[in-house]
Amino acid sequence: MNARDLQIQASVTAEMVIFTIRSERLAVLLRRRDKTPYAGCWGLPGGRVHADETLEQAAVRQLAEKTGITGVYLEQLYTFGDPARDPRGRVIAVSYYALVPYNRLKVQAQPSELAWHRVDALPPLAFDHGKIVAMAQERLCAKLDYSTIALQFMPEKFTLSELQAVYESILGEALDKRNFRKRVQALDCLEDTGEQFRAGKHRPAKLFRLKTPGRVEIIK
Amino acid sequence: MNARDLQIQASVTAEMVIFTIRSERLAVLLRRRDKTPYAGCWGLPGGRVHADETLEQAAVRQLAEKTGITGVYLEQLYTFGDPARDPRGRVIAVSYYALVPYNRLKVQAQPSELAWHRVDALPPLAFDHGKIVAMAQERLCAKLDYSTIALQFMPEKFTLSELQAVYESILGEALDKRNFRKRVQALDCLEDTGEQFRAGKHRPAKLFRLKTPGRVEIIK
DNA sequence: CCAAGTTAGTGTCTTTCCAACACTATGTCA
DNA sequence: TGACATAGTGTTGGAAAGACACTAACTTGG
Repeated sequence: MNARDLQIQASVTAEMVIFTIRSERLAVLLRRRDKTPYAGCWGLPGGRVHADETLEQAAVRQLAEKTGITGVYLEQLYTFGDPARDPRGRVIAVSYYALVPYNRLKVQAQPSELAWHRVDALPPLAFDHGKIVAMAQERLCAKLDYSTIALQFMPEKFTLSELQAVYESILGEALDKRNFRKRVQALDCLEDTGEQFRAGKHRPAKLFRLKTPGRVEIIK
Repeated sequence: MNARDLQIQASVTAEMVIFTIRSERLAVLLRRRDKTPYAGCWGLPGGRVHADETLEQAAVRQLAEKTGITGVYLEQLYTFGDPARDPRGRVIAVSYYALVPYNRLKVQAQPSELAWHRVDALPPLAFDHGKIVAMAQERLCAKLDYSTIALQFMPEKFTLSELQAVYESILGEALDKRNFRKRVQALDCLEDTGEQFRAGKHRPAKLFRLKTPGRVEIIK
């Protein structure tokens, strides 16, 4: 056996961990598999990388094809390449995670093989996808502390209470309202739209928007 | 053209960014290429992933084969897969970075195609290796702030002044001696060996060692 | 043997950042 | 118009971080 025999020609896939906030919970989009292996099991949306595209382009394409969503935050997470992770052969999974604003959930209207699942109550997942989701959640939590990544979950206009609810959903703990607002103001990322949001029988809230919508800043 | 034609069977390589501290400077190990493309050019050590090994095993093997170094800190960095990054075909580069204590530089005795280069004075590198090194350096700098990763550069026994010099090398700025020592003590990662280190005509310094040598803690 | 030179090692004070905490404002609805 | 619900706002105390200068211990040379 010469060295050549040991080298691999592998399939390369982009696997997408697509997060959003639904009903005040962090949720991830899963697809029910119709083919073996793991037929009937839930797994991450994803698919093979094409010959003429970059890894990031493949990720963007997967996101668009599977969900119709474009223009959202996307970041490479990690690459999984255990020889035994797919029984069909050597498959290198380059994982990405995406953050989808919670008013853009057109996905619900899609075929029923796609569904949102709360990350704190996931079914068993195909392949090593459980590990991938866990790592994505860890990364997301860590980034809350030192970046403005959470703003990528927000729709175009939103209230500060809504934003606080998003932070609380991801962190899984309640935050002090005044301290939260102080910190957010200090970021200098939001601007008052001048509009108000009326919900229920109480004082309406100011609506804010991002000064630079796509931008994620590193803070502290 | 059907979908099959668009799918790739790619080569997968592990590319190693191997850092150390030499002469108070952050340095990276490069290999001079003898084959086309980029013959004669400096590039990262690395090579193809074998069929029966995980990505991490491939990285560990590359490190051992190229440098003889084992048992050092190693972490996956990022995966580069631009279709044009290698003129010979589609090559997916899974990059890792490693931290080598600065007394373990047996590498110098190795064939001359391997050499340490200061990261602040790199030659032009083959492929996209310049981008890979830049990203590794960025990651390393970031981790200095919120982990004990810098301790992985230290030999078994070392003085606090040596440790401070390592931090200063990586950050590229001088630190206050008293504040530095205060912070290090607070980490509670070091223990006094009871031994002293005599260098030059001045007061000898205490030698410390890591309480848990391999461990990298997340702090703050 | 002692004076000069060199690095090791140590504490305080000030400033800044973070956490705890409660009330008023503005709307709806009965 | 009073009850109710969420929006919005400042102050204070404690902890952590940053600025800052001197003494300790050893070597070497006169």
